[in-house]
Order: sequence, then C-alpha cells, then structure tokens
Amino acid sequence: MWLTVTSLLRNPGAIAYPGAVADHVDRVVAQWAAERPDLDVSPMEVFGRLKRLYRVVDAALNRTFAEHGLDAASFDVLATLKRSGPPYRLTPTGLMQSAMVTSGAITQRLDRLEARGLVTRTRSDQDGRSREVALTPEGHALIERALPAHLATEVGLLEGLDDARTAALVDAMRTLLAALGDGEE
Amino acid sequence: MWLTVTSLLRNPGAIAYPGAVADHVDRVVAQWAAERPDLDVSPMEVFGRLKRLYRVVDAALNRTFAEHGLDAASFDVLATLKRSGPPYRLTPTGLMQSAMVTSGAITQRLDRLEARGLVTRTRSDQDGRSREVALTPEGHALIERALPAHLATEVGLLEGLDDARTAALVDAMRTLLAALGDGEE
DNA sequence: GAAGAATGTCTTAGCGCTGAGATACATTGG
DNA sequence: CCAATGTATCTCAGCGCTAAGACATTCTTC
Repeated sequence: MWLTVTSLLRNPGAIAYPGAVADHVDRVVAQWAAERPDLDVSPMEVFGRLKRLYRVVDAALNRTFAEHGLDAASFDVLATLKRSGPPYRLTPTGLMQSAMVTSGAITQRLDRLEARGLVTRTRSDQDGRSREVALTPEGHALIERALPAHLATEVGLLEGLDDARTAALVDAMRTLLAALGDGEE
Repeated sequence: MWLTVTSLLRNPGAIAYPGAVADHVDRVVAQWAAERPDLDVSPMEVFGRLKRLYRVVDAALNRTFAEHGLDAASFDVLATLKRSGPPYRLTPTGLMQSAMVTSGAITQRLDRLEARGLVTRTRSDQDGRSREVALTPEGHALIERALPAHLATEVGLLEGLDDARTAALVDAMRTLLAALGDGEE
C-alpha cells in the first residue's frame, strides 16, 4: 500500500465544498488522466494554479499601477527605494537583487525613471564602480500616492479568501520558498 | 477589539517553526513597518511570495524545457494539443483561452512551431475564419519526451513541501482563483 | 437576401526583459 | 606595486508579448 501525491490532491476542494465547480486546472488534470493515465500529473494541481493565479493577480495589480502612470517594474523600483527608509538611496545591485531581474533590466528601469525625474543616479564616493540611486521629491510623492491604492487592490483580491486559508497559503509558500533556497543566499 | 489581517499573518511560520529564518518578504514587511507603521502591508505576505515563487518556479521549469529545445510557450502549446486527445487538433482560439495570452501571441507561437515542423495549420471546413492546429508526428514525439521530464522537475520542486501543506496550498489557490472568477466564464 | 454586427485570425509597432559582452574600477597575491 | 582576478554597471541584439487594428468570414435582423 502506498500513497501518490495524486490521492492526496485529487479534488481536495470537493471535500471542503461538495458542490465546488471544476476549475481550469481540474479540466487539465482530467484531460491528462484520459490521455496518459499512466502518468501522475498531480504536481500540476500546484503549478497550474500558481501560474494562473500569478497571471490574474498581475493583471489586476497592473491596472492600479496604470492609474498612477506606472507599471509593475517602475512601481517596484520606487517602492524598494521608499521602504529602504532615509535617505532613500540604494545601488543598482541592491535593486537588482530585490527585483530578481538582470542588471540590464535595472539599468533600463532606471533610465526610464530618471528621464521622468522620479529618481537620480549619482556616482558613489566609496566605490567608483557603483552608483547611488535616490528618490526625487517627485518620485517620493508618486510612490506615496500609489502605495495605498496598490494595497487596497491587494486587499480586494484577498476578499474571497477566509483568514484560515490565507494563513495556510502564506505558510505553504513560505515553506516552499525556503526549501527552494529563496531568501538565504 | 478588532483583528487586522496583520495579526493573523504576522510570522505564521514562526509559530510552526520557532527558529525559522526570515525570508525576503519578511524583510520587506519589516521595512514597511519601520517606514510606514500606519499602513497594513500584510497583503504583501501573500502577493510578495506569490511573485517570488512564480519566478523561482518559472526559472526551474524553463531549464527543463531548454533541455528539450523548448521554452514555456512552445511546451504549453504542444502539451495543450496533446492532452486534448485524438485527433490532437485545436483552434488558435482554444489555445489562446487555455494559455491566457492574446491572439497575436498564439499566432506567433504557431508560426514558430509550424516552422519547426511540430504543428500544422489548416483551414477549417466548418468555419472559413477558423484554422485547425494539429500535432505532427515530430511534435507528438517531442511532447512525449518532454512531458515526463517536466513532471519530474515539478515533483522535485515540491520535495520540500509536506503533504498537508501541499494540499492546503492547492485548496487556497483553488478558492482564490474561483473568487477571482477564473475558470467560470 | 442585404446590411450591420460579431467572430476568428493575422499583422505590426513598441515594450521590457535576457544573455552576452564591454568598460571601468577595486581587491588580492606574489 | 603590478598583474590577475573580481565586481558594478552599462550596452545592445534578439525574443515573446501586448495593444490596436486590418481583414475575411459568419451570424443576426429586418
């Protein structure tokens, strides 16, 4: 006697909610079960939903960013500088690590933000290779306006999730990220 | 006396794992608490981790796709055709809805796959506006090779997550997706 | 059955990102 | 103190995507 991930995951929602409608991922899994019954596709229950959730959330957040003349990339840079606290200065490398993008992406993000007068880039005194990126008053004002709206959008997205499931979701993602080595090195 | 989402979410991992190391999102939340203690940034516990998890997973899956001469977009199309079952034919619109991308993106994906001889595109008999996309024998063979490798990668990614948390993660994502209207319309 | 609306696909300009590599500066070891 | 190595940033070609719209075909309504 042995357990597959499948047996644990097959329609867990059906247990909690007997009348629950099958979602997109349920249909995908059912299709695979018909086409390749020899394969255990239960991991798709996790990753299929992760991908769809990310896309739905991303689209919703982008709508709010656009209302403030921003996109996710620009908001990310301004918010990272803001939350770093006084004097609201970071190096491109620091921004790069926080954003999980390449150095080239950060260079271009900063080009755009600098052209709009939202950040400044100055040479570092301590290290001639490095730059210091700082929020301008305009950048400061913009992120102060956009942040509460962004949080309101996030609260709205979580409206349909009860507190227990929200906590469980955070706990699982935290555990998984730790297991995958995120946040340590 | 009232509860904020914050009080429910603040370091839930610390309860389950007293010695748990703070992750990237914990640091972000702590920074906001110092800079803007008036704001409840607890929703970021969810969305910050969703974003990072998506990126880490995406990178890992792409590595496996690349080993088979594929990327996520191409794999997605081939897998969607494969799991649709005999005769392994779908319209671009069907592929578009499954992939959550625009029609232009599907056109370009199909251009690339057609050029590599992995799919064919023919006029539909029933509807002159529509096309029928079908797997070629080469496309069939490629997805048959890539799919088990892909599943193995997914199983590996879930290694660090115990069964209870895996089930809770799926349940929460399913609930949230349903609340956000995914999979119904 | 013709006009207008709707649908399915393709086209194209523009965007942000990656990967590879260039450049400038800093650090280390002999 | 110099050479070799490492680090921080920028450059740029190429990629896949979106948004807007073109075009052909089908459906709807009168």
